[in-house]
Amino acid sequence: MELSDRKKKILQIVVDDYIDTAVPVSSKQISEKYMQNVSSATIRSELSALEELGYLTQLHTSSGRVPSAEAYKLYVSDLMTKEHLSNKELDYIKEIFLQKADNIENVFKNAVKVISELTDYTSVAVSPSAVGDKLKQIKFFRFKDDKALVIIVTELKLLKDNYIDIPSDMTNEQLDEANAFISRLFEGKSFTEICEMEIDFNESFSGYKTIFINVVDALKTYFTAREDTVIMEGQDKILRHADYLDVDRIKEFLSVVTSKDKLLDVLTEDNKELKINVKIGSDGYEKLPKESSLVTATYTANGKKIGTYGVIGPSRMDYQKVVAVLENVGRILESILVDK
Amino acid sequence: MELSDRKKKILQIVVDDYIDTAVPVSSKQISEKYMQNVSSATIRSELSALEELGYLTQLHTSSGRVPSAEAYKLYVSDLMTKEHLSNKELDYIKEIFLQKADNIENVFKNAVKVISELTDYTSVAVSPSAVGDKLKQIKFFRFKDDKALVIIVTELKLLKDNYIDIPSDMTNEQLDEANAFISRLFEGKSFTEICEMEIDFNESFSGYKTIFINVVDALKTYFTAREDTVIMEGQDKILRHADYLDVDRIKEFLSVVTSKDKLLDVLTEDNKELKINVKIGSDGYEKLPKESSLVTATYTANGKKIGTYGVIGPSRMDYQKVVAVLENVGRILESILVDK
DNA sequence: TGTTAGCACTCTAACCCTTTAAGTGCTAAT
DNA sequence: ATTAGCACTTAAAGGGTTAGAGTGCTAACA
Repeated sequence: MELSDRKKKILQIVVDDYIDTAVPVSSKQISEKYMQNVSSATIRSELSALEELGYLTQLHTSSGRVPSAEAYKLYVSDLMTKEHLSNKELDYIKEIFLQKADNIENVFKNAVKVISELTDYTSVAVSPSAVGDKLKQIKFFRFKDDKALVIIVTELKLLKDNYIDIPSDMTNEQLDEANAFISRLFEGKSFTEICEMEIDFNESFSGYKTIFINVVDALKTYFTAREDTVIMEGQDKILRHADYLDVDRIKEFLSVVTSKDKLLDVLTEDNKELKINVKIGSDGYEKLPKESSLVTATYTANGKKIGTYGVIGPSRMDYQKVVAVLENVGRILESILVDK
Repeated sequence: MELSDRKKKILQIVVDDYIDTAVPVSSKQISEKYMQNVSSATIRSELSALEELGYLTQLHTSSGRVPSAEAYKLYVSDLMTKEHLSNKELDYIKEIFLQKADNIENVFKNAVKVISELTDYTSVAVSPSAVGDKLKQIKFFRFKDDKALVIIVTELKLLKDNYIDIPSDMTNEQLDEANAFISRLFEGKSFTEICEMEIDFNESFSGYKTIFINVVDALKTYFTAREDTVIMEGQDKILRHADYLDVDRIKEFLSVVTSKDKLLDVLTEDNKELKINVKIGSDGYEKLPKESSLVTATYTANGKKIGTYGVIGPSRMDYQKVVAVLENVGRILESILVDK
């Protein structure tokens, strides 16, 4: 059911005011501060209707109205006015992103830092499992008699190095040959494809079998590492916000935020391909802390999901600022990651 | 001034009981639970004396006694009985340390994990600035036409890799020559020595000047990186303890724990070469959160400080368990780091 | 001289009661 | 459809009382 314009306006006012003041919004407030041409009684009946529709709640019978999870979602997708960042903020973003970022992980580290600083909320990012990512280049460097460094570069410009054991009687030429052999086999393939490959080690290549297994092992640890894929900054920022006044709420929040698994769980959930996605922890949705929101954006390239990044904080969050920051960071990410 | 045996015993009882129950300890408690042969009145006068000496405080006139920072320090160094870990705990330690640990940083990561799990407190470790550490091996690998990978190995087995730009018209032979040249110059030297070196680029080596500068740059970022040298686990563990019931205390705690700089500040302070060091945040010592303790051990090799590791938590901490865990981990670290 | 029983004193925490102020829902008039 | 008016609800703040725990002090005792 579509809301009347006036209902929309009133809902927007309630959300705006509540985000700003953290105080439940009363009919009197609205009529005096924002809608002088209408009496508080009228507002009252509208509020009552909005409550009926599930957009507003009351803490107790004689308190003002507070937005529901539904209201916040509608607010972000429909109601709120878009904010523009100041030049100072834009400059700050550029400055941070100028810092060295060899690989995608560092790029996301910068993103997370910027987002957390500018929004004052905890910021998280996740590079999705690289399983579908394709191998672009693989190179061995002999390091000791029996150790070689394997450098892996993938299509998504992810990069990882790993040490493998090699037979110490192998000559450098043989190592190069093995490198060439494995490159031919693996390059352009995804990890799952590589795992499924049936290699026929004919006589001339049989010496590479050990090395081959070691390389596949290295790839395995790399591709399946869920670890280290969550990047975060500003866990303590949560405490700056009046919404987390009691210890249990902080406890709940930190237990989610400090657990990589729980975070990955929420962050990698289907994102409906929306540009900006809002999830709200409430009685219906238990994965997030209660009364907490996760606002994320997803970065895709060639139709592939590359990463998700965003902020987690109180539901009563400055969505205008958050969305503005995420959009700007998204634009910068685009320019960086496409160039490379 | 030396305490009488009975005072020591009473002080130990107070600390033990308070750590266990979190309730201020009364004279009646002591005489009934621990010293049936003495009346509460006698205990009362002893407590009074211990308070006079600065070991005990009262929250208000009609409350029992609570240990002071001084009392905790004395408790750890003198009073407490040593605890032994269970076989299960010892096995757990061994299990974790079997995990792959290429470099000292990963070893410390394992240490921190074990400590946090077994003690249930936040655990931190810091690898001290590598400035005095000496270069053992340096090796270049050409990666692209104009990029080389530089692998640095130091005496303390620290290891780092870094990409540097090289002239694209350089042949592989020239790169190897440059590698040999720079190795001869740098190996066995500390970073400060390297920085002070005046290199005479005579004709035959003049082509290596750019590469030389790039390598020194790489070393610089490596050696001076204060970043990433703090390792931590279990920030949220603090919330499991009854001592952090109000939001301001949590705020204070997290603001220290989430700030690398603040942590480094306390962790790298002079440690008096004690095996186990206890620092307590109280009115006199502001670097730590109030009523919080930092218990650390230092690992040294060849007389050099290699790393500090320990736990941070409430002053009312289970020191027996913490010290036992730290000592055991210390022993394991020894065996691992010496072997390598 | 050290120890103990007895007792007055202090302080907190819990409980209850009252008052105040804010905000709502409903009704009847416009 | 809107509004003024009013009864009703509720949280929050303040005040007063009581119960209980623990101390410090004193005087008696071994």
